[in-house]
Amino acid sequence: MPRNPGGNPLALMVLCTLWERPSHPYQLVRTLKERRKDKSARLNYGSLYTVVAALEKGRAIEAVEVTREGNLPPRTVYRITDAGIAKMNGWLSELVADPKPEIPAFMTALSVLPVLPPERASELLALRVSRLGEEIKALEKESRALDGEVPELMRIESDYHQALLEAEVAFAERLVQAIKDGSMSGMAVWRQIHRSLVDGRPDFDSLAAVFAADGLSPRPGD
Amino acid sequence: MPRNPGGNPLALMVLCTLWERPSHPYQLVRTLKERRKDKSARLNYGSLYTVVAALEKGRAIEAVEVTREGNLPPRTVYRITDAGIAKMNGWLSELVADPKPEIPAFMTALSVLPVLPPERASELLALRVSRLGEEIKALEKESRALDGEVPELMRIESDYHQALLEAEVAFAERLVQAIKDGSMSGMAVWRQIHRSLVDGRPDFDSLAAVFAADGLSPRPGD
DNA sequence: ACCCGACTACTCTACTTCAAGTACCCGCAG
DNA sequence: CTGCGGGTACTTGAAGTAGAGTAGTCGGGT
Repeated sequence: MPRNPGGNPLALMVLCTLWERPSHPYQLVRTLKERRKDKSARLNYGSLYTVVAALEKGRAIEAVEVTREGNLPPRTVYRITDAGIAKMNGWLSELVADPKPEIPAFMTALSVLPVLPPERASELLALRVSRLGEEIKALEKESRALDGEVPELMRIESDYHQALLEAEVAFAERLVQAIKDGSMSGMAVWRQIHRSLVDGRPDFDSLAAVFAADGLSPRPGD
Repeated sequence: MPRNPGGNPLALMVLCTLWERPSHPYQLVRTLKERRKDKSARLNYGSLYTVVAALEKGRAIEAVEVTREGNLPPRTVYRITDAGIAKMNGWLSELVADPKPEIPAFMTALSVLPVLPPERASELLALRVSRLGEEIKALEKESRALDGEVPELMRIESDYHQALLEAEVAFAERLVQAIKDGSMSGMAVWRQIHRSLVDGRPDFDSLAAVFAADGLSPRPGD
């Protein structure tokens, strides 16, 4: 169950969509896709039906009616309950007010970046910069296309996305620069590690020597 | 199995840590915690052992020996294989070069922000700004403490984290401003929706009227 | 008249994650 | 010398996630 909060954000989108009007699950998918909200949460059938079932069990939503057309599977229409509205408000408020740390995969990658040789790292980062640039251009284009059609209010999240992408580009560019001009501290160690690889693996003795030379113990305890 | 790539980033950290030297799983935890890398990937025992088992099954790592002290559970020491090194390089390269979209919960929250009344939204966003400020201050403090002790190379990911937080603050501040001074398009609709709530729910007729007034269909098809 | 591909509306299952639990060891305060 | 707080090292199970699979409808071409 998406135990409020910390559960699947899709559940929040479902609550908010049902807040506007009762729907059956598949209709939720269509509504969200029409509004381009399918990129604002991980949306897939498996999760959707799980989430809807969980919300029903938690009395945040309830079945209104079951209709059926021809021999198609029956469609269960749900509506939000008062408890559901309360949950929606509380959950959303917390998500907005409380920035809890999430860990993007790129951050993990950066934390182990020294396993790549410096030249390769800066090369790959430059590639990333150009790809991010494409994404930003695409977002800007879409934004211009929707301008006047859809009020900004309805695409705050895409502004946010753009802001994040721009910050990413700026960071990656700075990092590439710092690697290339050697202004980052630790560059000597980094280069040395990759100069003394045997078999694609770091040589422990060189590693230790290299760290010692910098007055750094690689593994303080042990 | 962390089917490369798209698997659990923890598996990448494991590979990289074993690249330096063979270890048993618990030792990996200690190493990562000593280096403060436990905030750079979701680290917990359940996932760690799953990930190690999967890597072994995929021949990226292999058991070197099983030691035992007293009656404690046996410790299985693993080392990385050549295939593992290849996988590590490929996976890391892809993570660095290819920015694939991840969806932070806050983005989902923004996508449904209009369900909160504007004043409440800006209030909560202001709270977020101050909390983010605290986080940034904490990061800066830690950064200063480590300065000179640990080279920048070893804390790139925390620089990245800081850059992201700063971008978040900037965005949230802009958004608060745009809500307060009404410069965002759609503000009239937003206010109107919350003025005409019955029972905490939007009134469909008012909703439709409000959208029509702006020349917007709330649900294009249907 | 019937086949094809696209859409509708779920369902199933294999996989992943994580908090909590287990079971042992050791040092040391009372 | 006893118990207990903290560390070691893993295991389990309950829940969540995702993507393929299923089974029907509908309209358009030949």
